[in-house]
Amino acid sequence: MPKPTFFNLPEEKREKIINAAIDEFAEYGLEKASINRIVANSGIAKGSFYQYFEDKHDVFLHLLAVLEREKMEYFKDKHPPARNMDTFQYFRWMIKTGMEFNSAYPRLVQAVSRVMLNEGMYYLDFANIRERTTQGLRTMIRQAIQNGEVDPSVDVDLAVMIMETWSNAISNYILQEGMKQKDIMKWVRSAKTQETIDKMLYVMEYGLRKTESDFAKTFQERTTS
Amino acid sequence: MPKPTFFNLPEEKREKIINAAIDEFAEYGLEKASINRIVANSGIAKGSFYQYFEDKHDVFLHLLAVLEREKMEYFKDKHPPARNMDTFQYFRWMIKTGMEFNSAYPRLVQAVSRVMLNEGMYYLDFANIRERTTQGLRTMIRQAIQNGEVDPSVDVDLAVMIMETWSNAISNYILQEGMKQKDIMKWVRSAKTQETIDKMLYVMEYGLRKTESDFAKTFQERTTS
Amino acid sequence: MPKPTFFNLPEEKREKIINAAIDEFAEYGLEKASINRIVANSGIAKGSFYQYFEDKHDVFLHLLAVLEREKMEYFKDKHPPARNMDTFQYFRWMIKTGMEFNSAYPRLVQAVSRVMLNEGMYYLDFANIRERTTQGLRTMIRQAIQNGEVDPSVDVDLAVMIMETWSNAISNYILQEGMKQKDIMKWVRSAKTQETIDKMLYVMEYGLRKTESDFAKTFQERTTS
Amino acid sequence: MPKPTFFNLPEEKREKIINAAIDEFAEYGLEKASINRIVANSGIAKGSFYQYFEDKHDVFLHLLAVLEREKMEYFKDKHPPARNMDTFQYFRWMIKTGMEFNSAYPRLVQAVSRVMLNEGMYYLDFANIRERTTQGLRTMIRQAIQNGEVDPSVDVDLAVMIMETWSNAISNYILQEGMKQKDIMKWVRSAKTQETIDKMLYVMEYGLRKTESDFAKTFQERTTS
DNA sequence: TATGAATGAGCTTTCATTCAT
DNA sequence: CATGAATGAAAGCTCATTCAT
Repeated sequence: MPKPTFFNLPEEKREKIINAAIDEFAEYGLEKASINRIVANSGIAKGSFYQYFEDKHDVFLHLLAVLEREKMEYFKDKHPPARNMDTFQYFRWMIKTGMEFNSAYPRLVQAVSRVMLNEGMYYLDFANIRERTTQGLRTMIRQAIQNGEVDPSVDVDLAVMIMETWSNAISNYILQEGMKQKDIMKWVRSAKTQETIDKMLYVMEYGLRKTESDFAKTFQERTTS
Repeated sequence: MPKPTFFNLPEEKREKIINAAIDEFAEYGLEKASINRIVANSGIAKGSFYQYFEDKHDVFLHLLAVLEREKMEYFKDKHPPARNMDTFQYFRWMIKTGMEFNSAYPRLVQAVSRVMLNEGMYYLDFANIRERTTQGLRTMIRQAIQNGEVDPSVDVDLAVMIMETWSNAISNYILQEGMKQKDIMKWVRSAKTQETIDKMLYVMEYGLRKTESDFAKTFQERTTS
Repeated sequence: MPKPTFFNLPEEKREKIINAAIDEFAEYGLEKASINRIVANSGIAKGSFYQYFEDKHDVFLHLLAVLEREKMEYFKDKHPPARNMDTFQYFRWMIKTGMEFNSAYPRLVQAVSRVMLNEGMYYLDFANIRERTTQGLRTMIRQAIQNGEVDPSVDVDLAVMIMETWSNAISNYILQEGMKQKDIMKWVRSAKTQETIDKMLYVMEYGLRKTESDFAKTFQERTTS
Repeated sequence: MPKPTFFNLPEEKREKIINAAIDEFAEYGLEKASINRIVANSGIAKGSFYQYFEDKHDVFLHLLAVLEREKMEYFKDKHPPARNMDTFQYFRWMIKTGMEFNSAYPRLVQAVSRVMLNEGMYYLDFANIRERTTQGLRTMIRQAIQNGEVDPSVDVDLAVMIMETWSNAISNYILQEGMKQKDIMKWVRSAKTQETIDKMLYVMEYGLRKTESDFAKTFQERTTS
């Protein structure tokens, strides 16, 4: 976590720093990111950096926090379109709204994703951060099972893993394609893109929804291998 | 590609070097891997390294080649259990056999995966290597559509992306859990693990198999968001 | 150009560094000059060097700039002894004053000459720097032709080449011999040395002054070979 | 001097080696020349190099010897066009024939010149080699004085230095321009090139020929500075 | 608090030379 | 003689971090 000195900074300066950091992480990832370059690009003194942050990880953790805060803000203003949505409908809404958020902060999202989904895997530091998301999904799945929306035989942890993998894959795909567009937000909201997202989600949804009997049947049929 | 000098080395020495390289890449990834450490751990002189390899990438590409060769060998001895398998059955057999292979060479697989699935994303050098796998899957999907196993309305590229994501996710999951086990191979072949793999694959399979009508119906019902 | 950090250094330190650099370039030339040795001899850390300079070329270019500046200063205080000198008289005065300057900064001149006159030939970087001197001489020759001091049939570029070669040769000779003396400046100003310089210059001067008719005559007489 | 082993080599191999060496020295000079590259380009084993030569200097000294031998051969077949040439006519003939020789072995000449005229200056090893040429010129000048062709007051060493500088300058100029031509030899023998050489030489010749009285007069007139 | 100079470990890479086979 | 693997010093350069001002 950044030191208090950082938060006492005038906002303009603070922004310049985090922008430089975002660019650096987006471009080079966490390991290869250079404090030297961040400092140079943000126009602050080398020593100052160490008065604001502990080290490279510290800056990144701050970006993560910023991302979470902004996401929270973003979702606070949005409301699910319908009252009585089932779990998958809700998940789909969340994913889509998440994609809109990504379009609003593409560079920040890119920087954080690049680190969290790749090198971050190998850092224990980030394990508990990731765990938070996992917890949310786990609760969601359990409710879906209780509501009869998901087959009770489904392994909860497995389902969570699937959902995480899936949303990350979608996120990556959308961000990557989106970065090529002139107006990302417009592109994300376009009917075609929304349909692509829907298709991806339906694959997962169908997989998870299927009834126990279906599964059992297929399982027996096929697993002679 | 390593220089001829490398292949003239006594096998023992050669193995010591590639083992050190595997450990290094598995631990630090490609970027952060240190030639200094590799030579230290393999007990060769720093100058010798450059008599064997062009540079860091060169060692890694060799590991990649070794992995491919070993995989080829491994699959050559295995035969699909049944004659008339449909595409998904074949895919499932491939994934499972792949997992067995991973259990046979866990550290090598770990080293290569770590690089290919993470930093490798950002290296154009690896794009064409990855493309090879992609091509295989694309062909597979097209055949599945022709065989009527997959709905013709399914977007081929999307399906390929899904299958890639999926097999990587499974591979990661299995390898990660497997590394905690005493006897990986035994664990992978256990009924429980096999069932887990099956479940994961079925989610995907169901998602992709669903008929056009199903999709259309669901699509209209739900996409009011 | 050195970085600002270099110019913020206390003069003493700065001098120690450029002295070490001068010694290094004088001893080893540009290519073989070792930054390691420079930092060792100037007592600074290796990292510091790169905070002062971009690289080896950068230090050298600084020496070049220092030399030019000092030369400018030196010439500013000197005034040609007579008003109505002809071109050759002026050139001779310049060369002689230049030799005095060389005696004032022998090591710096040695270091720069060694690089510029030797390896420098093969560096395009220095081509434009050299071009400046060339331009000056070209103008000088053209005026001399207009003034009727030099035979109009003389090829301007050829004459420039001759003058450059000549002044470099003289400069080299004087510096080389001068370094053996106890008091260079005194030696350079001695009647004997001045006479030597005069003789060298007269060879060139006579050669260039000769009238067209002389040349034509000799040319016909001799070029039967 | 190369070791006996070198001279026992089949001519083809020997030529391959010296060609690689010529290329290396022409491209990189003596200091920056890399034995590694020479070995690679000549297709011999690293160890063999050290069985043929002492070190880098040794190879170069051999090139020098080859150059001298070839030059000797070349001049042996040529004969001055006239019997009763004066010293300057002879010198001019020598220079011109030398230029023809350079055209016949441009790469070898280039390699050797690059080293001898630049870095070579700072190597004592080459001092005695250079001295040989110097001796020849000294004798030539003394004869010219005896023949009354050069003013007896002329300082012999000075004259030698002038002639050396001059022939090097011409050689450099001709080689440099010649390398741009399609057919060097033809270009060198062309009337225009020969005239250029003549002009350069006449400048020197006039300078050196002038009578003592001329010199004394001019010297008094001008040397008020 | 702000600064930016100082630092040395570490990086990748090339080098000339030796030496066992 | 021929070979080419082995070697470690040295090259240029970057890095995160400290610290005096």
